[in-house]
Amino acid sequence: MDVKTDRIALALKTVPMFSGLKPEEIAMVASLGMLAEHDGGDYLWRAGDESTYLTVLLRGRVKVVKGTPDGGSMILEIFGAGEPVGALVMYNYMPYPADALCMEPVTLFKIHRRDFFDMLDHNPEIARGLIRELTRIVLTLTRKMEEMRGTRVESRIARLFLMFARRTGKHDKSGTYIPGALNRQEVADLVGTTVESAIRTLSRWGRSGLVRTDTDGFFIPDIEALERVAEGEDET
Amino acid sequence: MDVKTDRIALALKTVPMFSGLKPEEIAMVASLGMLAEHDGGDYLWRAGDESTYLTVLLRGRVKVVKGTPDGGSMILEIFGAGEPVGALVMYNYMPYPADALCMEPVTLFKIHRRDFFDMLDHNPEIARGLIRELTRIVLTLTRKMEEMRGTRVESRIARLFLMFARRTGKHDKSGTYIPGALNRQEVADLVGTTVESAIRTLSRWGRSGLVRTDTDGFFIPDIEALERVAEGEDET
DNA sequence: CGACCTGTATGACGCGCGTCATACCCTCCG
DNA sequence: CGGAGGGTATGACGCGCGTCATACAGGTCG
Repeated sequence: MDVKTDRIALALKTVPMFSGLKPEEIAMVASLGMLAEHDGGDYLWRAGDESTYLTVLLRGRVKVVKGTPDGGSMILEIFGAGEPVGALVMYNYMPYPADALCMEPVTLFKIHRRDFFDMLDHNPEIARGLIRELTRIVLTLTRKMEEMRGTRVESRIARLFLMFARRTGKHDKSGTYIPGALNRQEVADLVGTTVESAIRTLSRWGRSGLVRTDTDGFFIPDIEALERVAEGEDET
Repeated sequence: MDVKTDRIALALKTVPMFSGLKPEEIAMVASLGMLAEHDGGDYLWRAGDESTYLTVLLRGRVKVVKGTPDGGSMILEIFGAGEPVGALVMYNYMPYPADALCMEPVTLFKIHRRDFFDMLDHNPEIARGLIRELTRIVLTLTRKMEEMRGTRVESRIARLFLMFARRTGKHDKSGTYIPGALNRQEVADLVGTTVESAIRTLSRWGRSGLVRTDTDGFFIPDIEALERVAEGEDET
């Protein structure tokens, strides 16, 4: 097995979807696909494009963005390392309904869907990995639906940050650090509000110390205080 | 094969998840599980219960309800004939996070998860059916997330009815009929608002003729007018 | 260096909607 | 038959938030 496939195989080991595979199975997957690098600001695909590859992120973040009828946009999801992007659309032979935009430099693994379906047919463990991944997605979306339901902007933003804290947060005695910059428009698009409302909320939180915006992430000194805001209790 | 299993097999043919199976595979599934009948108002399970069965609805509607911190409730989903209920929770060996409540008399098929997983391991076509079902759920939830995002109550209610029209609506020249009664509290819980707001909206729509509430369903004379309301345009 | 663009931030204003109160109708049960 | 409970409906009120306008800072490009 050559060096390139070695590198891909090493990276794929950390991807939950493939984590149940034996080393020789991983090597087989690695030999069928390829790595790709993209810059921040690049589009992986635009809405309407044909979904011919399964794409798994190895490094960096990608946001899936859809336009709204009033000319604004919403962010449907932000994907990180280890996660497939646009997988559902590919399984169903649909064109992509939204754009996929790199938020920073990105490395990804991609395999043609024909090859992927072949593997799926011949390897029940990959089917299991797929089912695990799909159930994880459904549970995440269900929780998000609950959190989005009819609540105030600041509760929704608090829940967004709590979700990031769970997923990628680094915790120590001084608080929780969430790596990864987001501008105010991205926060607004994630929770479905205006940039002005997002700015007012985050500015107020910055002044009170509830959530501090840094250059490449956010810091939460007291995550329980944020939890109270998420539940609709006043910030004190 | 006895008469009971015949009846189950006949019913299972219409379930999308099993639709790709051969008759003898369907018979095998039917022989492993059982039918059950419940009255309206019955709980299939309560939050916290162990999820030991895969449950597929053959007749009637079930709503999955979760309490909110302020003592209210939200309806996460309403399931109908042909749909599995609580399947995701079962796959992940989790206790149910929400209650399942029969909205009317219900007939269902249930199979122990041990038997289900055995079948899954030995039958790739069932794995494919499961993957199709999961992708359908994810796409539905994604669309719902988009629709719920930061909009006015009447737009959200309009989208709810459009979704029902797509799923179960009967269309003819006079308009669209949506079978299945929902009270105002259920409409409010589905879209995340208060019962007063739901009442005001549906009363106004009743007076203007946009959506008429009947004894056991709803009637929409002009579905395009409702689509305009869903997009946030004024009702005219 | 100036113009332009993007992003952060604030102010003022109007309105949709939640909250609380109240009324009425229908069904069920003792 | 009367009381209780659930559901539909309306009124009044306050406020969170979207909209529009404006200001400022920093980076990029000609």
